[in-house]
Amino acid sequence: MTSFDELERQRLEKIERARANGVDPYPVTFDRTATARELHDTYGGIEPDTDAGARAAVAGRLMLKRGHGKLAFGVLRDRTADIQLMLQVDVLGEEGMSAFADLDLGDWIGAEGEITKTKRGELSVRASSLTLLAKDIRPLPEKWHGLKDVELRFRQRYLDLLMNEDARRVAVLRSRAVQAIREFMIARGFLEVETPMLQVQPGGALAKPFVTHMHALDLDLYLRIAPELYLKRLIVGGLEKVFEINRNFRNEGLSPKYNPEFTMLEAYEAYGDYFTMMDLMESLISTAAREVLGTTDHTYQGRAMPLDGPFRRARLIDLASEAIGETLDLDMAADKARAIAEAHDVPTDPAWGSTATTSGSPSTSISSSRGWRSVPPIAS
RNA sequence: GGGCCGCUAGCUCAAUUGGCAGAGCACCGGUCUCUUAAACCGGGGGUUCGGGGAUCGAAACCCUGGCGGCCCA
Repeated sequence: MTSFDELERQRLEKIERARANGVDPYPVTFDRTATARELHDTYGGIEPDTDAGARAAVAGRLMLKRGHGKLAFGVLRDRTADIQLMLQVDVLGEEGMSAFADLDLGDWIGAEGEITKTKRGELSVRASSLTLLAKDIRPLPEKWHGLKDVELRFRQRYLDLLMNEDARRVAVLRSRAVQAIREFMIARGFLEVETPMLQVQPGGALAKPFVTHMHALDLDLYLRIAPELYLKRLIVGGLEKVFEINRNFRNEGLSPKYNPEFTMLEAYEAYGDYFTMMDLMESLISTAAREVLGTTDHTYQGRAMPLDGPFRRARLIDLASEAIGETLDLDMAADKARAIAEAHDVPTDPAWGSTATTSGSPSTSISSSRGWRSVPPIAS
């Protein structure tokens, strides 16, 4: 229960002591020969209380320490997994043991030694040498309860990542999902492009934009709320099939569930219609799921949500009709629609329905409207 | 924007009716050659979110400001 200042002072003193002893507490390089995952994959099967007959140099953050005097254990965490370190005075020497005892949880260290499995069956590296790679100054969150405070987890994402397994899992899955989507689009002949984020007029969506200023032109510019208008110009320019995976900025507030800067995929394809896009999306989702998860079986909030197609295709108005058990119609009287909305606690705007706006919307359902996809030739 | 809840040691959390601010982890000192959140003995460490008020006495009650969480919109 030492105060933060005290904890920090102790660790800064350790750094000074290391330097006084000729040890660089922040060396630049370390020759790692294996990751924790590689060791588990290669040597996980050896018998307890035996050596693998091979050596390894591992590097990572020290997450746990368990000292027993002339024997000690540590848990090293790298990007791939955790691996136990075994420290024996017979192997590491008195000086090495006290150097290990002097380490703090959170320090980055390297360890080199024989790969072995303990009597209790834990694959370990029996360290012949230890190297301090980066001294940690700030104490880690509690080792068992971890970091729970949502604000701290989101504002100091590095703490979330290093303490919480699930945070690491999500970070990796997100990266792989974006990669899978990108590869899918490219494989289907789409050209990946990047279009302006600084725009004179933010368009392509309805949202409050962020404003910034360009000194060279003494001009206020907006961070884009969508790439749509520029992507369409590329279609005009003849690129035919383009997509962009990138940030958009919407100045609508902030919460752990709403990021004002978010990544979006947007794609355009000449000579296609929204059925083309439905087909594309159906294929993209199932392909990316198989690529990232290895399956299209998926459960979301306790409900099975299979990610393989074909997905049901429906108009929004038909889904709304189903939900309330009453047939809605785009041509229905505004008063009637308003009454239905209010009966279901759906807020309405007095301006809605004030002018006759219904233009010939397709009354056929989506599943039966493939017919008007064919365009008659102007000459044959 | 609305409702509810919260803010106490680096982290996770206690504190009966308003009555000496505590525990575990972490850290420091010590014992320990097979641990798995190791265990055991000892130790230091606090602007109880800020400001104001009522009270002999406030982490707690009242007012006010700030920050956050959950739900709703």
